[in-house]
Amino acid sequence: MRTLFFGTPEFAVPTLAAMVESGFAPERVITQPARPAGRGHGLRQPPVAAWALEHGLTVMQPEKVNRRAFRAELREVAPDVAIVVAFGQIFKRRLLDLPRLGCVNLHASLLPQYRGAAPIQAAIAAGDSATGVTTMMMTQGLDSGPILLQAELPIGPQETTPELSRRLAERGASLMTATLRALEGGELTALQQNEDLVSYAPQLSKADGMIDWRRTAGETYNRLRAYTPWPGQTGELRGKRVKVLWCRPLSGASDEEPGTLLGLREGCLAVACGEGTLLGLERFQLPGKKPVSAADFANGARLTAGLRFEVEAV
RNA sequence: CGCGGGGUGGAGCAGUCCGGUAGCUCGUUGGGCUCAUAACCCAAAGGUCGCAGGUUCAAAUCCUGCCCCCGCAA
Repeated sequence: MRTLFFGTPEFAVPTLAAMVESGFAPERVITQPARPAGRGHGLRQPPVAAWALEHGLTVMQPEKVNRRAFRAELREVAPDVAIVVAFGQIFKRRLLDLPRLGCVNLHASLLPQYRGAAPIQAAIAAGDSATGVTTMMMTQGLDSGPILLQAELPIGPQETTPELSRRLAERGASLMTATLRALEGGELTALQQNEDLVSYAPQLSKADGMIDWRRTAGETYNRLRAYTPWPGQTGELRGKRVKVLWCRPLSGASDEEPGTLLGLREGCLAVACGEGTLLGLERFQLPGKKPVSAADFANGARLTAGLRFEVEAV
């Protein structure tokens, strides 16, 4: 089978690697152009480009994938199927129809749940105990195509997005090779998504990183796990930003206003949250500073009785 | 030459604008208290204020150069 591979970030690399190992090495690897990244400013190749180049694959990095000239180049390859994993651009109809069998996408959720850009974060933030990966035929809608194969994966109670993402990427890679084999053998049935069960996981924004202490400790804890490392969870104390790098719900209850600091307990700075719950902040980072423990933060911050975080950081 | 923040006893910070004997919380050491628990009281040790140069009677603080750390920029 002649394949194309579209992908960009770390999440897409295992699938590309699995394709190469299992005899579906793509004729072309298409990935986003190198962008400025890192401290100084230099251009940095996306992970897929770096991996593909190291392994001698032919890489294309078009600015826009829907352009006629680019399609013409692809058509010369006469692909049977295009595999798309976290590529970062929307495919228009003409591109979708270009490969003989169409385009297959790997999505990091159990569709039709969590269509969209941030399915992994959405599952953790919602406190789900399981999620999964799905392969599907791409259509014009956002992650709305018929489902080919799915695999479920449990979410650990303390698992964060980078950890879960790694596991889903690995599981997704094997699911994709299985999908390709089945597709090759013509033994695959595409199943329409149940529209009644659809939910969306929109692109995250900075606003998602702001702590609202009226939420329960569990909710903020789930959001922190989900939004690590970006946008994280940041509170506001005396007009200054305080990023919480790690926390955990504490047992016990409190009548205090949400956001009130209740002192050090079990190595954490306890804070009153919604519905009387308690959250223990374990690790902090102030702007321009290194990460510090709760005890170190408390020492430097000159905490006083009754001090509280702004209920809603801005 | 992408933007910005920071380097002050062992830890986390204040002081820097407006130069004038280095301060806070914690830790450490010694002593006291005995249950005030974010435990308390008394005392002590511990710092070339990132490095180099400059201005000045006097520099953590002002000027110049350099090193290291951190965050943001599709």
